[in-house]
Amino acid sequence: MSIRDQQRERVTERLAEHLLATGLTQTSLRSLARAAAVSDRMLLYYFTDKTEVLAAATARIAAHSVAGLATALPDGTKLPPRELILLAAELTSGPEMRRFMRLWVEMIGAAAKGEEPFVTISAQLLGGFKAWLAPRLDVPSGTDRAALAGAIIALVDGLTLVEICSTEADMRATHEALAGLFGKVQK
Amino acid sequence: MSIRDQQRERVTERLAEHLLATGLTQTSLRSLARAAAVSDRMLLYYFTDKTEVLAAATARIAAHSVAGLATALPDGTKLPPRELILLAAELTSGPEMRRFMRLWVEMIGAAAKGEEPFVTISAQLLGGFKAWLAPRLDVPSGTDRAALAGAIIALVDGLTLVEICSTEADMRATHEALAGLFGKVQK
DNA sequence: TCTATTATGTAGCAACCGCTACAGGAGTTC
DNA sequence: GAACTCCTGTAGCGGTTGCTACATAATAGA
Repeated sequence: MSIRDQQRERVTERLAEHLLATGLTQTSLRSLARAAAVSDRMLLYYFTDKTEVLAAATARIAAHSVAGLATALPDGTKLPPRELILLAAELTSGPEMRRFMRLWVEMIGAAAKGEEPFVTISAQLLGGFKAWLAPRLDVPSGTDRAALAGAIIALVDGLTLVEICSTEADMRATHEALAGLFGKVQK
Repeated sequence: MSIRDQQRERVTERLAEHLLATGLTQTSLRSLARAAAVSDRMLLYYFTDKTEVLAAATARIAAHSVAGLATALPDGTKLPPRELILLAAELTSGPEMRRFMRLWVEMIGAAAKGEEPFVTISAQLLGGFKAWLAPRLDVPSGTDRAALAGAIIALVDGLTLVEICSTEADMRATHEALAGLFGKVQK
């Protein structure tokens, strides 16, 4: 592996951590270079342009997070939608996934403006999560699992959106309300 | 009313329409000035700085949209949460509110980065919608209406997020899945 | 009519942006 | 040792950003 490829790898890893920690606030080439402990000149030697830099870093983050999900709920397990919703809500509001969810919301915000690579990455992420969620849904055969997964992801992502505009106490109450909405067993 | 105040009003109205139409893509002072059909120099004569320009325009949008909501579901009407969810989902995915929802998501994305005025405006918007939604919830007394309203808004906003990353066909299916999740009468 | 305030255009500053030309060092191959 | 490729620092270009200094025009009040 050439030095260039090694550096690409190092930089990608560092930037992934940087973005998770700080979000999309400091995404100028010079800031990214500083975060990766290289010069901006070299950043554009390792990657072709800024878009590719961000694409590499966010792809890395995506890979890490779906890997994390796999351990949280292993293959083969199935849960009814209501339980899965509550589990996902709890999971994504935890300290480690929270950073990711927030970043994802920022990425979708950028995607809404048509900014690459976020349009592509956001769509891929949604697809990945849908693919992870769908087979874990315990629903009657014939149900559109992908669509249901989409709805659940909407809810969970929406919680992150609301969290950004809320106090911590409000969010606790919101989670409880959610539990009230979905937790009750049908009588 | 001074000329300055008149122009402030005109510019605010035009920029509100501009932002609804194009999102937060073109928010440089020069672009905004062009959209408002004034010079950038005058934009900073009517307003103190860029933040105040955007604050005025987004506040105007917020005022319009809560007014629109009031007509959609007048005061005094009450619906059970499940029906309200489906109604809200339908309402916000309609052609006229969709522009607003998308813009709101972009604003929350900016708020996530700590950008003013979006932090403030997003929080105010969420508060406004909660205040609109809470009294329309037909729930047992003692329920935390505000929290439940927050959860519902999370779902509805989440749908907009997912929509940004999805095809139109996928979104139709997602809405149907949502109806399946909430529409069934408990047996 | 003189003066003071308000309104508007011209021009440009300093900072930042993504990106690149150029030169030189380091190592490898013949 | 010469030629060559890979790597890296310096320096800067052309563009955009938010914002401002300055001069002038218009209007109002005395």
